[in-house]
Amino acid sequence: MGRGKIEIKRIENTSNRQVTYSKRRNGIMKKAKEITVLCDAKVSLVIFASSGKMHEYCSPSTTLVDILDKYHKESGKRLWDAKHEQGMTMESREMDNGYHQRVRDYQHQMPFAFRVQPIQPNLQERI
Amino acid sequence: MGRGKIEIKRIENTSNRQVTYSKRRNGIMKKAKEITVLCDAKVSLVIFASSGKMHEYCSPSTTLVDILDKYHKESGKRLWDAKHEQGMTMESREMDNGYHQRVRDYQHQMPFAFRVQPIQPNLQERI
DNA sequence: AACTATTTATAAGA
DNA sequence: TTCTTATAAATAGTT
Repeated sequence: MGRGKIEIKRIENTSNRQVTYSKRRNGIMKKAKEITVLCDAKVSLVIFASSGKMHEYCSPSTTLVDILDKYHKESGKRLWDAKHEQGMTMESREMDNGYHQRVRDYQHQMPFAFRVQPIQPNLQERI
Repeated sequence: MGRGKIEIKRIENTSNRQVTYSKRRNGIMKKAKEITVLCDAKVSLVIFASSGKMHEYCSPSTTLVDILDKYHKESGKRLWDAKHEQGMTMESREMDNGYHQRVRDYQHQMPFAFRVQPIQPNLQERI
């Protein structure tokens, strides 16, 4: 959309890339707002520039947390667990003495809300 | 963009709203993919139709979990805590015997990755 | 699900 | 970098 057609591939020139990023970020944010209003949709949009700078849009009728909660229910993907696994560093893995494995064993029997805690807080005493 | 200009307000006709939703959802997804490639950006886009049906896009170079991790670092918003609070049901509150309060007391001293577990697994023995 | 007149987004230039 | 404008792309209404 512009003076010339472009190929969809990485813009190598840093300055051009930043300008395009800024323009298109505005565009996509506008689209997110529009679909929210027109179609009564709930949107969560998080964008990171290659510089690391973040921009966010979330429909005013909801929150990111609510979106993620719905996301979990729809997709079945366990974000919190995944977060925990991915977030574990070497140090924390070394500290893990089986506690989490036990928790995981119980997880599929438990409602989502319980995933981050053992259903019996003193469970580890039996390890 | 079409045969006529429209106002950005809720489309009352359900059928029209669904058609517009579908078209615009495709459009915004395409834009998300394009900015990812052109600008080397990382995007997470989650949309729920008013019907409750979800659609998602996440840049191939990342994951939703990673985006949320970055989100936390950038915004300072503690999604996991918020989620946890929101997700707690009456039953789980009744079962909560102070374990979580102790965990929370340690959280601000701990890196994000540790938030969902006590840094000392046997901490509760001292409660 | 296609079509197309029109609006909108935006690439390149000033 | 902000503004302009020619052109590509998205899409509203139609078929």
